[in-house]
Amino acid sequence: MKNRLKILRAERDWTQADLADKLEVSRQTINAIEKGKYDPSLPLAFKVARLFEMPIEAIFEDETAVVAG
Amino acid sequence: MKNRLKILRAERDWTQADLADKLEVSRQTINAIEKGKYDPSLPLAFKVARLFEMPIEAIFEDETAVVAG
DNA sequence: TACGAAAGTCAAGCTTACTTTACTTAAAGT
DNA sequence: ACTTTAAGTAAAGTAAGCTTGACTTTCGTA
Repeated sequence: MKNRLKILRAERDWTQADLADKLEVSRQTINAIEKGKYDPSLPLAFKVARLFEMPIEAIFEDETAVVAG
Repeated sequence: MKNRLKILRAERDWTQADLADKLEVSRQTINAIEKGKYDPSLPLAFKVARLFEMPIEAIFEDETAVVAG
């Protein structure tokens, strides 16, 4: 799962620690998500979306294969 | 986190097992999510959204408090 | 009233998300 | 050179998401 956190952060001139504070998670969590080590939980993704005032899909991009109907 | 899975399922006349198959998760996982026992992971939420062809926010509703800027 | 299908639930186990603590690296200023 | 600030990384622990297997409950229908 790719994400635009680093870019959105840069646009606002926020550090990873700034973002972590606003989202109430650890700085390492932000770093890990930015570096693609793991995906955020759905609640955290919602929090991110609300903070940046855009839909989840505008921040996180899914890459998994499409399910056969 | 509330969700509309049960309703979306009913509209399509799918059982929990049907939905589980399409999403490639266990039937118990669908049941747990519908009953609010836990939230899906972000990748699973994306898969659900893609299956129902609607944004994540149209299926899952966040309830957590807004972060102080 | 017995049957079958769907839903609900529980326990044990594994993986992933997230924490704290701590150390290292990189960039920038003084 | 030294310091400071931000980013990167790692280990160990806890919590949350998900699995399998098995059992119970609910409900429509034969």
